[in-house]
Amino acid sequence: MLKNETLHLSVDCVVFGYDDSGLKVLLINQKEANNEEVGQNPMSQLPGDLILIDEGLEAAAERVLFELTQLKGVYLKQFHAYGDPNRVKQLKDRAWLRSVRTQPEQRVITVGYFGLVSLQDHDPQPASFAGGVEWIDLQNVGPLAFDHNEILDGAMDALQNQLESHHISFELLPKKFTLSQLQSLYEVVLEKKFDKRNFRKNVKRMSHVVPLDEKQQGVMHKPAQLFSFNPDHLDD
Amino acid sequence: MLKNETLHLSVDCVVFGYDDSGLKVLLINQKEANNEEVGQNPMSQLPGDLILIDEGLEAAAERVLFELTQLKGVYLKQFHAYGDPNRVKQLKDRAWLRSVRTQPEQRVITVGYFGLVSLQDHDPQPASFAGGVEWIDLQNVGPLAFDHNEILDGAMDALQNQLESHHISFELLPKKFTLSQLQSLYEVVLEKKFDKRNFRKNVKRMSHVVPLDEKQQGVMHKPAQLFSFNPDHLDD
DNA sequence: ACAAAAGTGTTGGAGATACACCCATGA
DNA sequence: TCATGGGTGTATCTCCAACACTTTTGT
Repeated sequence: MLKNETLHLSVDCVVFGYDDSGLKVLLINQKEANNEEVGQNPMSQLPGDLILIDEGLEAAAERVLFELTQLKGVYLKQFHAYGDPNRVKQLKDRAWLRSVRTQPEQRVITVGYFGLVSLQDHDPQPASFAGGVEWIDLQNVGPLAFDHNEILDGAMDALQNQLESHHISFELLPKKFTLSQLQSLYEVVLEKKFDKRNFRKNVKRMSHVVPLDEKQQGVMHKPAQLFSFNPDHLDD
Repeated sequence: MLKNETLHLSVDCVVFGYDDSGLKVLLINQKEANNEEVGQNPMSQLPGDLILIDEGLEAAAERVLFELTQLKGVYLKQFHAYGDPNRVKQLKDRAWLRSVRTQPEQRVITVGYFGLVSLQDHDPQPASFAGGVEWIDLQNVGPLAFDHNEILDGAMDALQNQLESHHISFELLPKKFTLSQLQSLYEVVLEKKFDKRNFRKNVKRMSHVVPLDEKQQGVMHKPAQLFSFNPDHLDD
């Protein structure tokens, strides 16, 4: 087995998208191998790539995400670095690496970022120019390339840990949202149910969730009050 | 300014040590530059070094910590990666880098680990063979090399966030400890005071803190009941 | 006897939990 | 008028905060 004297660094983005149908993650298909030897069934992976020599980590995450998915202005946060020496040396990943990397045997350490977007405010089918880019329901995520399942799990943990404390739920919701949408988001992310009345009591205490002079329209039931996030008063 | 086409990866360890006199951090002095050009006043830095080409990140942290400080078996946990392209390019750090690195202009990304040790169970003056290795009171930490002050702050945040939820306080205490020691630790790390009776009520609910059939000896006051950490029952 | 830290209960208030019915809209 | 999700209040309980005195040891 060939061994090289340098190592490479990449970033991988675990972008969570949310809408009323649930929590999804943005995956790309390894189609780019127009080579003789593609893996038997084309695998999916997280959007990620090597960082440039003069580029900050967060800047790299933003650039890579944009290049691969056309997404821009996404909330991104670093959560963990993955450096197992064999993380890109599994058999299943060889073919694709050879087709896309100049030094496919190189060790790669990756820094994981998780991202949050509202699927109602962003294009739910991000420009699929670079090969299939898809929002996959979290439950339907199959085996991914490299250690990307592990990275996805790490991102999910980070999201769960920070959802309540870091005022990030609003990154996953449209600018105007109902309290039921907010509650569903909490239930989906934290994987537990909340009582409607108690949940609303808590929200009322958050001064950064402000009611608008506006209601839902075109729904087959009592229209809900709309709210939005006001980043100005974050007293609590 | 010279630019090179590869980048390097290092690990830096923020090892917190605790005893009854407070919380300390392990720093090493940049003496190794037996060169003509040492920085005016020799700077301190966190123990850290480049990782080897075939080495996992955690393994690297363990190795580097041992090589630089002789500490072994320390609880270590990754908390953040630092990758600003200029983080090792400040003027203050040039001389030392030139004296110790073959490619001093190389960009270095570092992965931060925090470590926890009890100063009563470990040698409080770790073998200072590699140049000054010192436990410095957290309040007395001055300007460090590179971005190590920022890394230290990040480690402190991580420690504060995980102290209560991750059962790690015991890494900072001797195997047998009193409830007053445990309380002081919480107060020092979280930077707030606790009520003695309420604190003890909470500890009684933690089934993994078990009383021993043993008391303090040789103290000038009522000897305290000793406790230890039982990792077996972690029901809560 | 004194100094020094260990040890121990109760009360009041705040926040969490549990729970069921009426309302506004579109079809 | 019916189906659908929106919206609301109260009682209980658990958890947290505040608070002061007695005990054991060494000197």
